[in-house]
This record gives sequence, C-alpha cells and structure tokens, in this order.
Amino acid sequence: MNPPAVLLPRWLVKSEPDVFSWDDQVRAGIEPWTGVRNHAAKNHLKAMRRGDRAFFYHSNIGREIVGIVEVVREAYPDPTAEGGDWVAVDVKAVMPLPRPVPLAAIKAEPRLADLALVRQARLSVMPIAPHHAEILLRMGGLAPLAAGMEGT
DNA sequence: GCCAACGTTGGC
DNA sequence: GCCAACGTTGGC
Repeated sequence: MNPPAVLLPRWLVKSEPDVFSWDDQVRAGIEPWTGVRNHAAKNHLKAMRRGDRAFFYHSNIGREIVGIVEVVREAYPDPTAEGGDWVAVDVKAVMPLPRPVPLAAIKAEPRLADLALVRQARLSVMPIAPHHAEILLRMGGLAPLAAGMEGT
C-alpha cells in the first residue's frame, strides 16, 4: 500500500494543544489563525496564498507535527488585535499525519538541521523549503504529490 | 520548574 | 541610537 500523496506544505504553524489542538481544528472546520504578535511570523502569514498547505505542529505539549492544513483565506486584519497591523489567515484541516513527527525525530535527522523549527524555537509561523517538506512528509507517512498532478 | 533565546521597552 | 531590564516562548 503506497502512502497517500499530498501537496508539499510550504509552511509550518505552531499551536499549543491545550489552547487549540489539531482535534479542535478538525472540529472547527475553518478556523481563523489569530494571535500572532511577532513581526517575522506576521510577514510569513502575509506571504501565505490561498491553497498553500502548512504543517500543524503541537508546541509545548506533544512537540510533534500532527497534521496538514490548507490556507482558505489570505491575510486580513486580526480581529483579536487592538491596534497594530497584525493579521490572521483562515485555515482548514486537510488530513492528519499517519505517523506524527516528533521534534526529537526532526532534531535527530541531519538533513533537517537548518530547519527554522530547530534553529528558531520561538518562531510560531515559518516557511518550509520544498526539500525539507518532502523529508517531513515521508517521516509522517505521506508522499509528496508533484506540482501539476492535482486530481490525477 | 528552570533557563536559553530573543523580542520589546524605556532610560540615557 | 545604545543597551540593560524585562517579559514571553517553548524545549528540556
């Protein structure tokens, strides 16, 4: 049985599962990704495009990548922000990873040594290079779907 | 519970 | 504009 094929995620977003977990995301359907108050993370949110995929990571509790979400609405003013130019995007669950990928396994993989998740522990929204995304997908029990192969 | 990383604030 | 103090995040 081949692993399911999915589009390569371009991003990774973090959530503390006791605040908002993958199960919450699945239950919610479409969820506004709010509360980002870091300028680097904000700029990544602004660069997200409709249809982009993102890894969903449980920080603090679990410390593992648990699923993949899709951006369904591009950056708009964060309704939870008072002032400032903070933004939110809307995301929806695509699928869980057949095998969640723990931070420990990511750190043990030399090819992922320069991943932002490892190098910049506090960044909550980050880009993922295609070759890193492919490694993470395979570790999670999925296979990358080549661009242009959608629906085939 | 501790502490390193790092962003922000505010005095100068 | 510099930098010390402080607060927050998040891994351990």
